[in-house]
Amino acid sequence: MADAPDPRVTRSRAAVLAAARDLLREEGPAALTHQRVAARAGVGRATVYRHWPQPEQLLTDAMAGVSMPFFLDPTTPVRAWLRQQLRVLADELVLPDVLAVTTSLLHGAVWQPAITERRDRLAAAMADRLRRALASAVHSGELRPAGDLDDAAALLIGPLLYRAVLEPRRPVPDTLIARLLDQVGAWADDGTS
Amino acid sequence: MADAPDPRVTRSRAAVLAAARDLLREEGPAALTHQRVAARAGVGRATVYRHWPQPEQLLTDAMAGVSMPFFLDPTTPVRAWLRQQLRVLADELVLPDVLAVTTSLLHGAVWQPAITERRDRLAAAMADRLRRALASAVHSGELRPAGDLDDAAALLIGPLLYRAVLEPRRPVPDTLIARLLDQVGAWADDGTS
DNA sequence: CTACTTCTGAGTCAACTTGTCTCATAGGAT
DNA sequence: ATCCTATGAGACAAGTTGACTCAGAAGTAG
Repeated sequence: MADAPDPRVTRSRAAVLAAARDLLREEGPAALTHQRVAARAGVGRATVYRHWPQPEQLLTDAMAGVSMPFFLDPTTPVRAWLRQQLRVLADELVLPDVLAVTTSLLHGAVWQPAITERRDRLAAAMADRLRRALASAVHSGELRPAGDLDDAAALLIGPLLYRAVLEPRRPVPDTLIARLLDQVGAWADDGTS
Repeated sequence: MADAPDPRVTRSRAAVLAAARDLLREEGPAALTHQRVAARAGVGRATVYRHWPQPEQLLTDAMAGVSMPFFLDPTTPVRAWLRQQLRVLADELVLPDVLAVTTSLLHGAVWQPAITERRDRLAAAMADRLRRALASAVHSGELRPAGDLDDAAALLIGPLLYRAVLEPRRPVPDTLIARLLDQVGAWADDGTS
C-alpha cells in the first residue's frame, strides 16, 4: 500500500511537472532539460534527477498532463454529438498546450519507441471510439455509411489536424465541420440540418 | 558574380548535407549537432562551423534537400490528375525521408520562427495550387464544387497527413482517395469513374 | 612547373551542461 | 521531543559547444 505519500514529494512533483508543461508549451520538448526544469520549478536539480532519472520520462509525464478525452460517451442523435465533438476538437487543437503536445507526440513518435507506442494508443483509441459511435448510428438507422467506417478517423480528424499544424491561423468554420459530417454518409433527417 | 565555386567547398557542403540528411532521417533533428554531422561526413568539425555557424541553418538546409513538388502543373481531366497526385502524395508521405522532414517541419514551426515561415509558405503553396486547379475544373464545367475551394487543401491532404503521422501502418487505399475526390464536389462523368 | 591564394582538418582552449555523489538541514511523521 | 526521509546546495568528472590558431593540402593563375 502506497498509502502515505509524503507531502514534500507531492509538492516537488507538482512543481516540476507544472514547470515542465510551461517549458514544453513555450519552447518545445528540447527545453525540457533537468537543469532548466529545476530552475523554473524552484527546485534542486538533484530532485528532478531523483524523480525522473531520464529526461524522456519527464517529457512523457508532462505530455500526459494534457489529456485528450475526445469522442467519449456518444449520445443520440449521433450526428449532433459528432458535430459538437469535432467543434471542440478543432478549437482545442489550436490551444498552445494541446498543439505543443500534439506536435511533440507526432514528432517524437518517429524516432522514440516509447512515444511511438503512445501515439499508436491514441490513434487506436480515437479510431475505435469513432467507429463504435458511427456503428451504433448505422445500427439505429440514423446513418447510411458512404464507405469504410475505419476510415472515419482519418476523414474527420485529418482536416482538423491539417488546419491546426499547417494553417493555424485559419479557423475551422462550422460549414467545414458540416461538410465532414456529410462525407461520412447519409444521415437520416433529424431536423438539425 | 559568384562564378567560381571552389570545388573543395562544393565537396564539403555536399558531404555535410548528405550526412545531415541521413542523421535527420535516422535519428531526428536533435542529432544534427556540428560534432555528429562532421564525424558522419568525414569532415573537420571546424568546417561545419564555417559553413553553418548555427545548427538551425544546417537543419533548414537538410530539410530543403527533400522537396515537395506536389500539385504542380495540373492536366485535364482535373479529376484524374488530382487522383494521381493524391496517390503519389499518400505514398511519399510515408517514406522515412519525407516523414522525417514533414514532422520536423510541423514540430519546429511551433517554436522556431524561421521554420514557421517555411511551413506557412509550403501550406500556402499547396492550398494555392489546389485552389487554382479546382477553379479551372469548375470553369471548364468538369466540377460542381460542394463548398469553399479554400477548404480543399485541408479536406484532401488532411486525411493523408493523418494516416502518415498517426496511423503510419495503415496504407491509404484507392477507395479512400476516391472518397476524398467525391467530397470536393460533383464531377462531370468522364468515364474514369 | 611555380607561386599564389583559399579551404581544410587537427588541435587547443574556456565556458557550459550532464549525470552522479555527498552532506547538512528542514519538513513531516510518530 | 525524536526519528526518518526528501530536499537543496554544492562538488566532481566527463562530455559538448563554440571560437580560435596553424600547418598543410587543394585549387588557381602565371
